[in-house]
Amino acid sequence: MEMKVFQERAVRLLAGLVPIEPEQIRAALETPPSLEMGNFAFPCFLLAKELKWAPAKIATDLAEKVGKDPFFERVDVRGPYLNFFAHRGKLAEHTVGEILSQGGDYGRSDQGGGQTVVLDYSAPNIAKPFGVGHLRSTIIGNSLYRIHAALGYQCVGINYIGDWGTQFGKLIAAFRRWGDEEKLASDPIQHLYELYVGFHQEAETDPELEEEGRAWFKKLEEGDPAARELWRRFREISLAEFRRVYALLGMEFDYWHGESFYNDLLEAAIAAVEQAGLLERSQGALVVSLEDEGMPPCLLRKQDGATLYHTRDLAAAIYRHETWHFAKALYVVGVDQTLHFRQLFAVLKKMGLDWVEKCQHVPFGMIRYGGGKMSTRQGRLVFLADVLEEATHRARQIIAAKNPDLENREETARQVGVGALIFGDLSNDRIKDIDFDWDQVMDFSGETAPYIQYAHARICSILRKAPAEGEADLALLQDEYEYPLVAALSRFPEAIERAGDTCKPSFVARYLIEVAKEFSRFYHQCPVLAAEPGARAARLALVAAVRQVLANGLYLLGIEAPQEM
RNA sequence: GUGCCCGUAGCUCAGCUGGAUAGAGCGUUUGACUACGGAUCAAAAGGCCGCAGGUUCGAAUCCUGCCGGGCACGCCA
Repeated sequence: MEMKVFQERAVRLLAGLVPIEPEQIRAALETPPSLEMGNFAFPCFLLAKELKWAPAKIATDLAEKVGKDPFFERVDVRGPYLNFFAHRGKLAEHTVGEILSQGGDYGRSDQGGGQTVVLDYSAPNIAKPFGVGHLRSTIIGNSLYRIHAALGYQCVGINYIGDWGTQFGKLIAAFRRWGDEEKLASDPIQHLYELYVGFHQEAETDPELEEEGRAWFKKLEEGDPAARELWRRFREISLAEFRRVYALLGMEFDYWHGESFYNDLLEAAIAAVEQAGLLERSQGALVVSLEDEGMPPCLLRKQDGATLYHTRDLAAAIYRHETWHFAKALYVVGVDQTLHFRQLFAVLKKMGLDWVEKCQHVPFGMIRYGGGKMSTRQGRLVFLADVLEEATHRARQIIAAKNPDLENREETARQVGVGALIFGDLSNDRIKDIDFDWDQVMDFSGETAPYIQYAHARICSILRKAPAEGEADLALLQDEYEYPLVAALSRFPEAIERAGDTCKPSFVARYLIEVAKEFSRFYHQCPVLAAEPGARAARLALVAAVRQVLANGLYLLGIEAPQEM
């Protein structure tokens, strides 16, 4: 919170001079478009009405009254703004000193106070291949997990695997018709994929097939041994593949509670809805009417008695609350399911469960491909495993060309390739749709993870050549390349806080680009190892601090920071 | 049809919850050190912020209406 120290100082200085509360002053402080206009500014428009003075005049007046303060080099007036310039030497000492002493903890806070956040993310569907669509939920959720943990929350990460539902009835029906044991053994994922696509193709001309699928799911729910056995096998096969993909991504979960995990809780959940007097029979199905909320009803039991997605989500929400008493429950799920969650939360609210206020859908845009939505059924999708392999391959090629003697080449290629992929997703607002584009995924220059990783690796290279120095005078870090870098480093905690408050990792991603960019400018202009002794020691400390922030930040995104690449 | 989301440089996107001259990257053009990694750096060109109203001292940002695109809308998840 380095910059905050200076902001608090400014709030205190202003508090006695203006007719508004310190809280309002704090909220009014803003960051100018350029560092040349100060580290932060107080706009005087707010006071114009009350004081009946022109904003610019108020600013001039305040500047005089504030006078000199050891925390600030100066306080300038620029039009209606009062611009605060932190004392450069002090800021450098505080910021760099704190980063180096806190290390991996720099940026952390105790905002969460140990409260629990439950995150539901990834949730690949076992009946389908792991496509790049699920990648979004996985990497956004993973990053939000780490960001909340850094903010002092106790996090619970749940992979709500799609391992139950009518789709399994369909898969079973398809396997019984066209299944091939040999193929299932040799290339299981491909075979399941073919069965899934084949089923939906056939179903278009053969309506009985849908009926057959539903019937098999009903049997599955009733515990039919044959159905259960096939389901178990399909599930095992898919989970093995998922585990392989997660290992490549470097991601883990606290719980693998798939939809089937909540099977035993479904009846109790439906009973609770009934007890609340909400359950109605409609066209043979059991529903909760949400007409008063302007939404279609929430279906909890089909005509044939089988349960639905909503039923399982309802049971899961109740279970999670009873188990963890969360302060927040985040559902990192695509924007196409917005209505689903609005309905789910509305039902929970009608049941009088006021903790529903702590539940939040964290939506993200769709990935489209070839001019349309990615669709498993139509066979228009990109396999995640292929994308991971291609990105790694690209990194491998670049390494071969630029750094052929590198040890750990394969591991580094994976870190860089996967990092590029993750960053490409996290660097933009999650709500935006993404057009999947191979060229874009394979671009490792400009605002990308490799750009940040490269800055990190260069610093590591410098530090390897310079054994630990003694005390450095950090206050020396004031020139036109050093200082903007220091100022950028001081804003790391704010970036994390904003990312957490909005559930948008993109704020951390954007921030890291800024730091890496400032570093690259500095690196190009300022010698470190060849600098004269005083500057050398200070710059070594500075780049070590930059390295730390880049590493901490990349970690929050789920991206690794190799020492060489 | 109804509801929600998106629309900013040729392309992909930022824009700090209403503030200062609208910023990056890619692509294009031109340049860069016998220092520490050229996956880099510097510079140029490129804009009725979809359109029209409104609120405000002040709007890319908030409100309304259009236009364009996306998503969703009872027995899938």
